[in-house]
Amino acid sequence: MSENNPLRDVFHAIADPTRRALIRLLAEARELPLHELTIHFRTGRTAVSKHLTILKEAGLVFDRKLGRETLFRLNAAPLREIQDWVADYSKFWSANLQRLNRLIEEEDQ
Amino acid sequence: MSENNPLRDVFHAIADPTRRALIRLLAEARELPLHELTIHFRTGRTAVSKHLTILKEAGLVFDRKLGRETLFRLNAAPLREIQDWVADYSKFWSANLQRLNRLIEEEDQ
DNA sequence: TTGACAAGACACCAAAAGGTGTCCTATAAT
DNA sequence: ATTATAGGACACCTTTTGGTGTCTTGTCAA
Repeated sequence: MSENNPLRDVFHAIADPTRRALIRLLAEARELPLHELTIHFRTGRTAVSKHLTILKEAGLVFDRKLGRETLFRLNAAPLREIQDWVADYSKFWSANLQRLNRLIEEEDQ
Repeated sequence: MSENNPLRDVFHAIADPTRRALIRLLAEARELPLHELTIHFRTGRTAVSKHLTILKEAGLVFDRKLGRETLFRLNAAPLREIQDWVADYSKFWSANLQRLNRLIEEEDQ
């Protein structure tokens, strides 16, 4: 795991519920040390740390050392990729098209 | 519409690149049989079928049998959950709000 | 200065994910 | 009637994932 890794897939990074919870916590608190993030989960420190590493590799989190703590901060920018991707499909659930789809389905049967 | 399955996590369903490619193909073609979807991948039929099962369990795909074929159709509606989720964080990358955040941060100190 | 705390680095483990090949049963085509 | 095709159902394999516990090194505090 070197620094200039090809960034991890953001879709993969947000697939895990624990990691989404971490994103939520960091969005609300701006900056938090590992031990404080860990409180919110049933899993141990090591597991939470691993999740944060994955978020870091996806560019979703920055970290810096302050004394004996490691502080984590959210960087939401990579989530734009998700938004762009899902926006391409938003036309498929617009009310009008859903009615149309239902008609097509009825015709098929 | 009669799935009594506990629905799979949509975030997990779209985490895999192959499954996203399947969604893309189905969005473009409305309805496709398994063997035709399989052409577009290097993996075998069984693997593609498994991916479609996961998409089905997430509610992202409907299927119906027609003759000896199984036709698959996209149902994009569950993607709304993704859109809603990511929308919550869009404020973090909007240019204006980033400036605002910086101001707030400066005021905090 | 001595103890308590934060967290990185490992080694390790069970389960899930993604893939394969084979067999079997419908359905279509010749 | 016979053959080819579509795909479900398995059994099986390897890698990844999410988790653990332990050891060690810094850093803060009494």
